[in-house]
Amino acid sequence: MTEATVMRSGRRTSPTAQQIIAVTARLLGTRGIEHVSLDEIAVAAGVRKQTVLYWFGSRAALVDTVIDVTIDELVAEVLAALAGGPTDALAQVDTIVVTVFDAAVRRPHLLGVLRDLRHLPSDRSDVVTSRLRPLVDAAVGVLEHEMGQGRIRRGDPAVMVGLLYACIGGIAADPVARDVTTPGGGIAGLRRLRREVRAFVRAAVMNSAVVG
Amino acid sequence: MTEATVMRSGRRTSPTAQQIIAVTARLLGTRGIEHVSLDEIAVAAGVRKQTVLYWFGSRAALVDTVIDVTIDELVAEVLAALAGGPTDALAQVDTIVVTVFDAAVRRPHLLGVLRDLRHLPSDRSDVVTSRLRPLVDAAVGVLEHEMGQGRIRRGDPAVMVGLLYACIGGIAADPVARDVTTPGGGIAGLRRLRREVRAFVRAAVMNSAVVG
DNA sequence: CAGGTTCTCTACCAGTTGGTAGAGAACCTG
DNA sequence: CAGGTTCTCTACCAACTGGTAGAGAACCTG
Repeated sequence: MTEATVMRSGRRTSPTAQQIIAVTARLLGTRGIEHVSLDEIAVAAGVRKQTVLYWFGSRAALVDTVIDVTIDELVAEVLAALAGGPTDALAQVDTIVVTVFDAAVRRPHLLGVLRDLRHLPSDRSDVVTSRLRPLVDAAVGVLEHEMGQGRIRRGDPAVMVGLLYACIGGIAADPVARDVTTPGGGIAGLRRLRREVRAFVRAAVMNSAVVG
Repeated sequence: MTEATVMRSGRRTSPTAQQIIAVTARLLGTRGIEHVSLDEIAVAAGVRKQTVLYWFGSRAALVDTVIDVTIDELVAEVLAALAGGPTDALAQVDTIVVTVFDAAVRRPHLLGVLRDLRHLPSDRSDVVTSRLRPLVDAAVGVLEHEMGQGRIRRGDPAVMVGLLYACIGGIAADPVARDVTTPGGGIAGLRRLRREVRAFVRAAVMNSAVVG
């Protein structure tokens, strides 16, 4: 054995395999899971098609790996931000918004992969759900606790988490929603957009009363 | 000329062509725009592949037509609901939520086509935006007016419209979001989900003050 | 040096795709 | 009947897909 090591998941890996995964994640996330061929992946990774197949056996296996890795990356990022930030509920919701929003803007493939799962040939929704579980559980926990304290509007916390994901991911990664909202674009537009999303989400989950 | 007529758009059409469009819309919206072949479309429409090409010339042209028709259908439905409902702002927002949500659940292909545009080979985002324009303008108008009256939270109305679309479409049409929120499913689950979405959106756009 | 690991090379395969070609057959209308 | 419209039929095509086969070459390690 020279460079190859064994990942926690039990998969064999190597710098080359890691490079292939990274390149594939970017390609699949931006262009669509089913719109990138093995040859394209190989060229983009600076490697032959046979090398890709050598490491992953088949295109489907590579895609599965990329999905797993991508979701884990996103989950880890958000959990880290939550752990490092304030413990106040509204602030934590805000942390989630900002983290996911920035991830969607700076590394679009992260949410791109997630949003592409609806057309996955093999049904991997259960796997995806289970990998997202720690993040969902953490978010639900925060919401439930703060509902008890009266700071967060009462409701189904799981649905709220889903709506938060739909809001942030949709507005940041959906071309229809983005064209409607920010025809100009640019950094200034993104900052304004992020501010609007934070206000929207804050209002949506906050416990409040009508004015006027 | 026997059955063929000319549509407002200038396209020639016929019962067969209409049937092909309807069948294709359902297939593309549920299975993914790029995951359905001409042969499948032909079989599903009870027609030969050559007949499809006879009417639309190419697969791309058929897809373009289907996208246009689908968006127009959704826009018309929401505008009709708005026109027939109450004029109160919160009630109108609620009307939009219910109409889009029900459309997403009962005829998933409507939002499915819209959500699939991110991987369209040809860039038709400008066409899509222009077709959505009347609906967006109407919604923005309502929000702006009610912001002036103080009933709706102040903010960028266009972004609000985008967020509303992202929320409703995301939660109703995204498998990840739906799995997270309604593991069980079923009609009862859907009713509860719809109620939560209405409350979420209402809180998000309502002008309000913190309690407690 | 031996042997395993990693990767490239050339060549090939069967299946599927969108699209073409051209003839023929119903059918309606003028 | 003539002629256009609508649709089917058989047959074919080039391009691309994921995947296989097998040999060879670097490279490191024991």
